[in-house]
Amino acid sequence: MDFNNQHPIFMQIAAMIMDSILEKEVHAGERIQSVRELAGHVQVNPNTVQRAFSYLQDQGVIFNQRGVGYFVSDDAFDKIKSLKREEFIKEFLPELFRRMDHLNISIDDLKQYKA
Amino acid sequence: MDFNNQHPIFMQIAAMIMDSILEKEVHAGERIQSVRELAGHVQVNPNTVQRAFSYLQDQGVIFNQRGVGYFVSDDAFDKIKSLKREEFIKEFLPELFRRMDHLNISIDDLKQYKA
Amino acid sequence: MDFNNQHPIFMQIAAMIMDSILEKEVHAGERIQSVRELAGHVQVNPNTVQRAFSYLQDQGVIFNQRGVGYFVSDDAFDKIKSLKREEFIKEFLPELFRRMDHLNISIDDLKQYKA
Amino acid sequence: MDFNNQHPIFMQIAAMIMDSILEKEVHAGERIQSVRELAGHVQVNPNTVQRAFSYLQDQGVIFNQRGVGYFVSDDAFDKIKSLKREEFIKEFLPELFRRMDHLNISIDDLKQYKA
DNA sequence: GTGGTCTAGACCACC
DNA sequence: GTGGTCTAGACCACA
Repeated sequence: MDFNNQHPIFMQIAAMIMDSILEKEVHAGERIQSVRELAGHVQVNPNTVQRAFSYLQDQGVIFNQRGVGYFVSDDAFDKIKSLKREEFIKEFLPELFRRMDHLNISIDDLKQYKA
Repeated sequence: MDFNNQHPIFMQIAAMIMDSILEKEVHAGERIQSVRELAGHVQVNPNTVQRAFSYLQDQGVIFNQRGVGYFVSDDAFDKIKSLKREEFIKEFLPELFRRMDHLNISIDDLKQYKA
Repeated sequence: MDFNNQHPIFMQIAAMIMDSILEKEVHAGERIQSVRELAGHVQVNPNTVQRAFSYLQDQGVIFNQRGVGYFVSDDAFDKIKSLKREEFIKEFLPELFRRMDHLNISIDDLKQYKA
Repeated sequence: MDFNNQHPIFMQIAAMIMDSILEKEVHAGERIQSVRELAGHVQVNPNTVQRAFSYLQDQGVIFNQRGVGYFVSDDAFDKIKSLKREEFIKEFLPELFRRMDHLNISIDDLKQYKA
């Protein structure tokens, strides 16, 4: 976790979980780590992990079975993709184009910075 | 000012001043509005403007003449440009490329979103 | 705290913290008192302590872990030493030599004043 | 004048005048520049020069003849010397030794910094 | 008039 | 609980 980051830690954790689903490390229907396990793993307050899970549940990426744990939704993969796509286009791109205008950078200019 | 914004108001004010310098509305060596004047204009507390000015002074964009006011630095223009460029390249671009990789979007694909 | 001092209170607090690091009362990586705790101890407004912490964070002496508190940087000790050394050599010494010249005092003459 | 200096401008002006007396550019009994002349000279608000003159008058370095101007006191030279000496020993030296202790610098070490 | 500092008290996101 | 920001209002040195 990056504690000196503009992104809240709980969102960093949510992103981490979504990435592990995209990378097929966990599959639809599988149980994910418990709040406490994950909290111990990433050295974070359990409340923070809980908040990440709640967020993912709200987004329909995971679901909760009381007393058992959290599981990956069947359509988690597509949900995540469309979530990321929407956020990228609606929130990230406008900011990108705004900044590029200010700095007189064209889209083709970006290629030189691409690692 | 956008009071319901993730960016703090004092940073919005700082950005506003930097923009007015980039737009050549105020030039190097010129005095800018006093803390109290600007606070009245943008309807915020003088302390908030003060904080924006202190930030800009730390960045070398403006300087203070005691009892007189704040003035635009001689190299303010370049300072601002390099400040913005650095932030863009070091903080914004890595995030951009990370997201594009996840979404399988190429740099050329961006052109279709450009207004 | 000395409230009738030419140095602002928030700088006195910053100096106090740096001294406690130099004196090894707190070590690298350790958490320091919270804003509110310290404010209570030294009988000042929390905002004033906050300002001291922000200054020290800008200088890289301490860092923040969100929702948890402030911690001493790994290289705080060296940072403080070099901060003080630089200030001494660049701002204090020239003034010293200027005054000594005016008063016809040599460096060796200083020894007689040393307690 | 150095407007970005910890020393107040009126004290810088007072020091300037005292220096010109020490350098024998003006002699005891001679009239010095008027407030307005000097203010124009150093590009400063006349109030600021006035304040420097008042300070010097308080210290007995100059005296005022109403409607005519300010004149250098007969014992200005000695007054200035002892003023500077006293300030140096009572205010400057303790600070010097305090800082040198913190930085583990000895009096002999100073010689290497002497231009 | 100017900026610089401080207090008191509030609200917020986050852990 | 933590720090971060903001307001309101005050006092100060300085120009």
